[in-house]
Amino acid sequence: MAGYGQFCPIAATAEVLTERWTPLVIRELVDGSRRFNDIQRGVPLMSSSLLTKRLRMLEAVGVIEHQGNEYVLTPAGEELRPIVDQMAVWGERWIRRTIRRDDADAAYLMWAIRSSVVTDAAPPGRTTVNFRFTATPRAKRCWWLVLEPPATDLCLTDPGYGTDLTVRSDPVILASVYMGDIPLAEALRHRTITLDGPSHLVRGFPKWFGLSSLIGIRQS
Amino acid sequence: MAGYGQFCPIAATAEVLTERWTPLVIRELVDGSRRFNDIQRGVPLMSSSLLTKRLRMLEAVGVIEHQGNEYVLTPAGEELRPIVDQMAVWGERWIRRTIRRDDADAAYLMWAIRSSVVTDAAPPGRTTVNFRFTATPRAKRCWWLVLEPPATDLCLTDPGYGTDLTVRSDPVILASVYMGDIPLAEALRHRTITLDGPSHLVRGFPKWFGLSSLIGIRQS
DNA sequence: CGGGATCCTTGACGATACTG
DNA sequence: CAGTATCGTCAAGGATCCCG
Repeated sequence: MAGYGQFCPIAATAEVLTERWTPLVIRELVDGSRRFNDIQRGVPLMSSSLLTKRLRMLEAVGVIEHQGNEYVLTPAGEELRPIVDQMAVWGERWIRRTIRRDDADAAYLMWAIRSSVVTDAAPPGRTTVNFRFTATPRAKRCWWLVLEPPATDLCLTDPGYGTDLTVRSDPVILASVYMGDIPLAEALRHRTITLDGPSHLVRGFPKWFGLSSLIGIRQS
Repeated sequence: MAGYGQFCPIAATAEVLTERWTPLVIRELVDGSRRFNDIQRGVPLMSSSLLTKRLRMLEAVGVIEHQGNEYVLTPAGEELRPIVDQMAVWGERWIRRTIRRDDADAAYLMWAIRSSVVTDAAPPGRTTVNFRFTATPRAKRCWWLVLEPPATDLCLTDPGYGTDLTVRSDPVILASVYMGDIPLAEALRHRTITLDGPSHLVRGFPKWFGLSSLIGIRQS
């Protein structure tokens, strides 16, 4: 790629920050992921070899440190947080459009949902929730979210506990709800999201299903 | 390039902002350039076809508007300023290293110098300053800066007014002075920058030769 | 789990020339 | 001045497989 030939610090930052996927990797680190696989679950469409390469690069420029099996932000990395935050604000205010099918990768959606579960509001004991997506490649169609407060686990294969609650939806719809573009109650009423299971679990779903923390940033 | 498959607003911003050269084009717009050639003088190593492409893209996503021969930031574009500013801060604090030869393109350096001239402190009347760089490709070795307060003009060919003052330096040295890494007085003392001309113009040089406005950002 | 190695494609980019 | 057109390259990154 080569550099920009400029001594300007904006160019220097751009050389670090604007390679493909890098801002999203930083987002994951800023959000607290430290393990390789956790980071990758936040960028499921990124190949592992490329993620490795980016992590090495970020280490080389001093944004992260690699200790054992963990990647931790250095002070320099921590100070990228304002930039990522500003990017979130700007995207939310100016780019956010109706979510397109291309932007609703089910793997990322499920990982985001998993990260936002309100464990305090989850049913006591263990609850296995099966998500089934329409209009989605077979490999990403069916997910299990295992709530066992305070833990939350996400699997692509049946964990074998049986299913307590089934959620069916188009990933575009569920993502729209997650991002606050469609009220959950409305989607349930229109049955674009359907819940199957005991009524106390159906009623409890909206309580623990957390929305994106970026909602509400728009009005600044 | 294709997108990231994510509905996250950070990803949306990244799709706009992290293509090659884009942050620097935004910088030029934020700094006030509106004409194609002015913008390009701030990114001299970018081909005009690519600049056109980027401007079209920025127009398409609503960051700029194209009116006649001018490109102006929309409100959305104006709000990119905090991001660019943060990038400058971060680069200045964490990446800034000794300026390398690869980062000292003479065309960008001269354009930056031109933009920072303190016209109030320039000599009255017209002063033609000839910059001559060592260790630089022939085509970028020799520049003329015409001070005629309040205007400042930069040429690659002799404007034909005769030369009042000649500045000789390595572009790496001059860039280091511009960025505040080397005091100008020191460079003059060591004769890594030399000035030839009437003594009142030699003495006046440090007055109108402005340094980067990004200096001082580091201590925050 | 945390990668490394390889292959292969494609489209982004650079270079150059030309136009109204 | 403000681009357009064409062409060639080359390397980024996607895909796949493998390994300790």
